[in-house]
Amino acid sequence: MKQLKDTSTEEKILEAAKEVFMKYGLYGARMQDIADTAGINKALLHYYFRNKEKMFDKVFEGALQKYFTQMDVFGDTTLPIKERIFRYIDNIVNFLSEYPQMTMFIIKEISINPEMFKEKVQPLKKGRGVRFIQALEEEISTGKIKKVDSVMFMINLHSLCTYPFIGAPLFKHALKANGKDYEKDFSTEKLKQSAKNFVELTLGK
Amino acid sequence: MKQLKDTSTEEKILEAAKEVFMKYGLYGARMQDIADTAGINKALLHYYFRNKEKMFDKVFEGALQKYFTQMDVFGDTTLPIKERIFRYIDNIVNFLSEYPQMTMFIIKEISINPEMFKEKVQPLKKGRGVRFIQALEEEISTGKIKKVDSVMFMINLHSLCTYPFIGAPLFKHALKANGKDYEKDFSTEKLKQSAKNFVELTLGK
DNA sequence: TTTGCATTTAACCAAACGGTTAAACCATTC
DNA sequence: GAATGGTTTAACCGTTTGGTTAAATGCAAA
Repeated sequence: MKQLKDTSTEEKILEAAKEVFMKYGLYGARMQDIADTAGINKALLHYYFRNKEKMFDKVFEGALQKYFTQMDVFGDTTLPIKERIFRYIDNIVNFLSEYPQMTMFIIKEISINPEMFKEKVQPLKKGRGVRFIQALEEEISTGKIKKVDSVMFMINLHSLCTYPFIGAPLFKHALKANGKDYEKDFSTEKLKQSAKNFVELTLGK
Repeated sequence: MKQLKDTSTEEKILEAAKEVFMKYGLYGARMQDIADTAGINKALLHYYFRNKEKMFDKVFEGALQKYFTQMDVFGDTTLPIKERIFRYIDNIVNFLSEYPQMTMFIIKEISINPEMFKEKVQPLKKGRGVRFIQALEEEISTGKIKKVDSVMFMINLHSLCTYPFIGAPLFKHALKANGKDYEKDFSTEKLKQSAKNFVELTLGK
């Protein structure tokens, strides 16, 4: 019962901290706001996580871990390259639709404090995009797919899969002004199909 | 000499305010930080812009105006649709590469305070994307281009043009881990070509 | 030179901020 | 039921925050 209550409070705080830090960033977030969101006394924040910076680190490291773990799954080497990319698309679109704010959170914070990247990402990152680009260039050299700019292809594919979630607030209003509805006219399945179509058309043969 | 000095100070403040607000957002920005960046006394901020909120409003409204003015240029109706889209791509990629932080700034702040959108965007926005999607659907109905999902096409094209700048901090590190170099292997011209190629392949015929 | 007025500054203020503490609480153990 | 020890709280502290003020500065007209 003891341990259960402990982790419960600690996780309530962590959940609230995620929410507030993701919305306002390290400098914009207020400890009182986190406490209110968690529905607990402010002093408990310091009881479980000494101070604001340490609490932020926990949240940010958790986000990095989750993000780079998911975004680096470029599985089964025995599959044909297109099938690998298709599964990669399914995987990251599912992930990004579940955590639409995470990408911006990470980008914002590392652009404010670039040293964090070296400290926290380099260790856990054996190389995002490495397997993707390498695999692509190998397939190009064997002539199985069209000669494409591997860097631009990787950037374009990530753009297609990522920005629809980041830019949702803009798209929602732009579409409404157009008699369209983001919730109705956009879907993750349509997006997956678009992205796969892009791959097919670009790598084609 | 009087008027010249006035506007000079006021613009120094506005420039500094843009920089700091874009980096930290409304809540994360510090008035002292803005004053230091502008190289002037903190009290001058209140002399020229009564308080933080009013100063932020000026900066944010300026950003909105610039953004939606540029992103809504979908010019010459007499040109063929593909040529119109190509020019649109040139236009927004040039703009986004010049102000790479602006998109995120706008998205972040309107997702924190959605009412601002209605207050500040609706008035100056006769309908972003309206002309784009409408023109597209007209061309589809006449059979001049392939039958595509106009909403998804618009989202995908904006993703291709926008995210490479937003995600630059991520791409830089991902590419470095890969023996590539963002500054060398990515360029706005390559991006324009990619986007136009996407249009060609998607709308084809 | 002096007057008048916009601009700039240092000093200051109350409120909000992150953080601490001592006491209260509460479930478990003896 | 008394003692133990982890958990929670209200009250508090020093600093930073946005904002104000009165005095100083500088410049142009009289």
